[in-house]
Amino acid sequence: MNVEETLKKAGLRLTNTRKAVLAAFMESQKALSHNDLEQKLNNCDKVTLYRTLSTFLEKDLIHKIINPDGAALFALCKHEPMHSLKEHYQLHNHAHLTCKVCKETRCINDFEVEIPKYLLMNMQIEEVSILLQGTCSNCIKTENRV
Amino acid sequence: MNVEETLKKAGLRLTNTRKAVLAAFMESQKALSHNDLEQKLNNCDKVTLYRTLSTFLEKDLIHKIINPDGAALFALCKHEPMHSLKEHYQLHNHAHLTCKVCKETRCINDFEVEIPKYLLMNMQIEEVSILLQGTCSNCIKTENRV
DNA sequence: GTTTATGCAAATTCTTTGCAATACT
DNA sequence: AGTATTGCAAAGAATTTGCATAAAC
Repeated sequence: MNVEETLKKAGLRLTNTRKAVLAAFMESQKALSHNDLEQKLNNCDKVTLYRTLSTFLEKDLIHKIINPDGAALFALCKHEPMHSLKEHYQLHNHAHLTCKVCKETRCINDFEVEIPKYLLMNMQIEEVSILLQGTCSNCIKTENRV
Repeated sequence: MNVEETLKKAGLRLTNTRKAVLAAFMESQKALSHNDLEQKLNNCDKVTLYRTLSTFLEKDLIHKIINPDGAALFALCKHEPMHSLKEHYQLHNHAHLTCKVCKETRCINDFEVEIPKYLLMNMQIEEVSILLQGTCSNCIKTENRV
């Protein structure tokens, strides 16, 4: 699905900023910060960008990832069905990896977390967010080459 | 170990603010924000509090938890030994639960995350942070009672 | 033509820095 | 006495709000 179709489907007007921001996400393999976007789309107003991001969050076009340092990153939603904990005792959610070498954060799909049974008996868990830190496959290859 | 012993062991001078902040953490079951602390210790300077927290982080007395909304929380370190991924293919780390009802965040010790083997072959994972959101045991009990 | 989004200025909030006065050992 | 910490003021960064202009439908 392309940029314009996606915006229409979300019930949003097709403005230049929205088209540019959505395109940036579609082209990017990594999660983008407000700052990353500001640089990609030069001449874009900071405030408009804040508002665009919050609109996209509302419409569920993107999701927000909070880095271990507290910075906000954004990436496209893949709309994988979210399995209910009660049914599976296992949460099928996606995690993110922040690479300490290249500093990029990417979504890792299909990461399953098993919740210990005794926890489930005590509390009701609705969401799990997992943030991995380490070295991504690209950087491991590059380091070996040097 | 009490407040004064802990501070001395960390090589820190015993000042009023440090004693009060450390005591607040020792008395609290939940993770505290900068704001929570400011209210607990009234008449405490904001800046001193920032510096105290960052000193405690350096000395590994407390750890920092980033909430799903990006806010920073702090809690005492329990100093559990951290198992290496390479040895176990399983990361023994502690997670945090933020309760949507009472808004409190607590440490959950002994939460094990199993990392899928194919991920371990591609990337080197050094740290895992897990944030659960849901309803804590206290609030489940309270809701049933009403 | 009506509604919605943008862009600028300004306000707010969060955090850091500099430095003289104070407290700790 | 000598060094580290505090408290204030002020700077800097990140985010939000208000409102008139401009763009989308």
